[in-house]
Amino acid sequence: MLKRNSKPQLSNLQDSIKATAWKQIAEYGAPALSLRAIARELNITAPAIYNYFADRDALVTALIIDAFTSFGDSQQASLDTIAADDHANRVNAIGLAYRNWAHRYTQRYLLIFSVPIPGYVAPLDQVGPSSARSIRPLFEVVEAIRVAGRLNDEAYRPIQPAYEAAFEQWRAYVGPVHPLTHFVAMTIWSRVHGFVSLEIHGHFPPFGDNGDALYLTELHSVQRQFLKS
Amino acid sequence: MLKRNSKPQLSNLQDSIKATAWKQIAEYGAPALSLRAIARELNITAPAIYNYFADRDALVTALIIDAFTSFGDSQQASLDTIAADDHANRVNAIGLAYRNWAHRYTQRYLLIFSVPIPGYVAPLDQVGPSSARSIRPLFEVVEAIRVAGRLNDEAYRPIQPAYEAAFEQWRAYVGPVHPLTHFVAMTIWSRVHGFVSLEIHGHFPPFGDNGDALYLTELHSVQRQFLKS
DNA sequence: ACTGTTAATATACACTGTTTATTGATTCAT
DNA sequence: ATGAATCAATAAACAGTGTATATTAACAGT
Repeated sequence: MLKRNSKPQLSNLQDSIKATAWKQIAEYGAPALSLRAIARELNITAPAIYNYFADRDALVTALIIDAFTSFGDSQQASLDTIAADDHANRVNAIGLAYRNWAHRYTQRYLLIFSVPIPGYVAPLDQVGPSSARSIRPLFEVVEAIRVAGRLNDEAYRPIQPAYEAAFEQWRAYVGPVHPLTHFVAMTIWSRVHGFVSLEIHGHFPPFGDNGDALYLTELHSVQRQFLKS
Repeated sequence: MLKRNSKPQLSNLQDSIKATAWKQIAEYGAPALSLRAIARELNITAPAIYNYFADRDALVTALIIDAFTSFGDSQQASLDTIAADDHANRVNAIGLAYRNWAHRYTQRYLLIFSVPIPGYVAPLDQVGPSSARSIRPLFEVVEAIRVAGRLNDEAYRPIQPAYEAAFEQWRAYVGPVHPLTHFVAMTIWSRVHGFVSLEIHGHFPPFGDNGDALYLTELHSVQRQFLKS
């Protein structure tokens, strides 16, 4: 009468493993992740983990998928309070959310956008979907601008013919996207990522409290170039 | 009469260690670097390495400094054939050199711009100088544009007062730089790095042979925004 | 020729991911 | 209700890692 569920601690343990993995990652960084250390903290033997994850890489993959989900949720949520036709502020909001999430969950950010573990390469077939989903909000912001007829195609027009083909295969992951939208979204992502990546990795000076200002300047440059009135 | 130098194989071994380290990094990636594997390949015992490097992190630091040097050399060399007043082509050349170097020496790139080794954090006091030297060519390109009176300060003017202070402490590493130059150079670096970083980490579609075109478009956007005639 | 230095070794410790065989408890079918 | 089957967890072991210690061996300088 005490325990009724058939496998109560099974999925519990799976989640507990991931939870303590996140805990240790947050504390010591992703590459220091150790199955034995996780087991120790859970009062478990290390091989027991192999009942829930094929090997350490599989655990890392699961963590990466979780990180992408967390990232995608934060991207999506940033748009909730902005009017659908307030394109400039949507770009600002989703851009700021990118940087804020990276600073708040630095280790998740590094897990996704750095090389997290010795010899690990993310299996695209598993990580692809959650990865694609996480950048979809940005694509939708840009697509809405394009549909509203306010997307500047000046920069893309000259090279569009050559790149429609290159984007084609990528759409298997991101879904059907207009090439111009694809180009602009990629450019925005690239600029936003460049700033945040250099910042997170310590290649930029520490901006302190008003670190937003410089970043917002870059977001404004994006709007000046791609958002026509 | 055979050996005259006092410590002939000392620096030889130091270089050999780094050389085989690079060899293994190029083959298996930076995080798989193993002192024992290096020793094995050199027909040496692992502890012998400790005579040349305090520990594995010290070896990694040395490799990072070498990587920065290689990177800085490539940045500098890209400008050799471009006329000093051909500012547009200088931006193009140094930007393309950035991407080409990253593709040619991917592991060196990751060593610098990713989190290479479990628990490793680059000691700024050692890495700083070579790091600063490696981006100096970009700063000089931008500074030349500013001195020629062709640097557009529109984006920076509103936030300059707030950021002169933040840049101040950074100049201990990069040397004396005009704030506007600093801002524009950082922005260019950020954009260039964002593109290449996402590309190298596999978050961008593979662009194939004409991968330059999309990247050149981004370089042209930079010129349109910051290089006034 | 002796001494001091120092590079290299051998050995050992504590850690890692992973495999194997074994235990023990739970569930299912008869 | 009892026997069979399943499966999570363990114990033990293997191969690998970085690193500390003590020891050997070769060299340089006086």
